[in-house]
Amino acid sequence: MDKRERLVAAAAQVLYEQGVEKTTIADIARTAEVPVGNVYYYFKTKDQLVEAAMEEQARALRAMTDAFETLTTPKARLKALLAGWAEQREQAARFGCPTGSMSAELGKRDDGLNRTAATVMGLLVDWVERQFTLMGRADARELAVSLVASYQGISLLTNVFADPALMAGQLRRLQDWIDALDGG
Amino acid sequence: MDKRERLVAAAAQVLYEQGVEKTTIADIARTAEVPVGNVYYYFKTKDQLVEAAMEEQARALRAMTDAFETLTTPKARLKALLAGWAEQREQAARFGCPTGSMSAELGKRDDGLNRTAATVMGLLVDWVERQFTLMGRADARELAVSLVASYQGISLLTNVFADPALMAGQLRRLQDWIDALDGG
DNA sequence: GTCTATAGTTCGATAGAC
DNA sequence: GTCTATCGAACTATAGAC
Repeated sequence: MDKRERLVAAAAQVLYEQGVEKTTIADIARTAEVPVGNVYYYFKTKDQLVEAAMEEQARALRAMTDAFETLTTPKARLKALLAGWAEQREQAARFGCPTGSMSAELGKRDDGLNRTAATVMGLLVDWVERQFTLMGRADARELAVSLVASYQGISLLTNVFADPALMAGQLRRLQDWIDALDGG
Repeated sequence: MDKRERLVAAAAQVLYEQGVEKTTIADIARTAEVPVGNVYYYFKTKDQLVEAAMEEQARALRAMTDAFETLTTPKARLKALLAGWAEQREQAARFGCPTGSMSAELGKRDDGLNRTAATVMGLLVDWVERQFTLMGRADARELAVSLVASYQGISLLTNVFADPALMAGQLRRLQDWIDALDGG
């Protein structure tokens, strides 16, 4: 892995775990095992590192949803998404949802980074909406927003109360909700 | 309003609007119209100002739920809560939920401030749980976590997509959900 | 109690040797 | 391309006059 990749991976990890504003260039450089001054050869500003970290999240998100495409029904794909989130509940208890917690900080800005956060979050909502559409639901967009919002909210509560069982319990409710829905 | 109160009010506003880490003591002092150095007569550290801001949120939250106590049924009280959130949708589109967005930052810390965030969020969940219990629901805690998580998640999405209509639409869904529940 | 001035630190970013 | 050294700005916090 070359230095640029190491920097992006370190940025994605540390910005998520510590928060965007709290994290310094030196934190990222240390994690990537790259000398501090060398960072600026690859990224002109800290904001460019934040943007690269969000794009890394977008890639990870696409990789996950792509893997679900092998499943035959949209209902099975949605349930696989929930199962994946359940597996990350320990991490959520410590740091929240990667996309959600970074978006919470970036959403307050009015530079380009809030747009980047909206794009990544939009990828998730759009994919979920597509599954509901395939299920023949006319209210697919509303259902998708509801599902993603529920996950984001329970990620926040799981983090604030530092209790992974909270995530597990609420995801079971969402599984039941999906099961009870009409359509494929 | 004396200087201490002005500082707490300014802290609650600016820390919410800009985020905890991004906000400086000077930002708070300027908003409170108090000279920078004078802040430290009332608060020894920035963290103490953050804690005071969270306690101010707790007071506001208690004032709101106390006002709902005049309503005769728990169902009416929950619907009043949702209606209050709907009125704040423009603010949510700009900065998210006050308690939620500050808790998202504080949840990653391991000093006492994450406990403070958990306490404030706990006040809300506990009050909602009490309403569901009065409705005779055995799963009152789960329902309360679900409702608060939905609100927190939709606050995040409303902020990220800068779209107050998102909040309005999802709160309508929650109103319908409450209406359809068994019990008072 | 109030305020100015500034100490002491840390940060983002750059210059320039290699 | 890589790295050290460091600049200038911004921050938290304190010292001390009034």
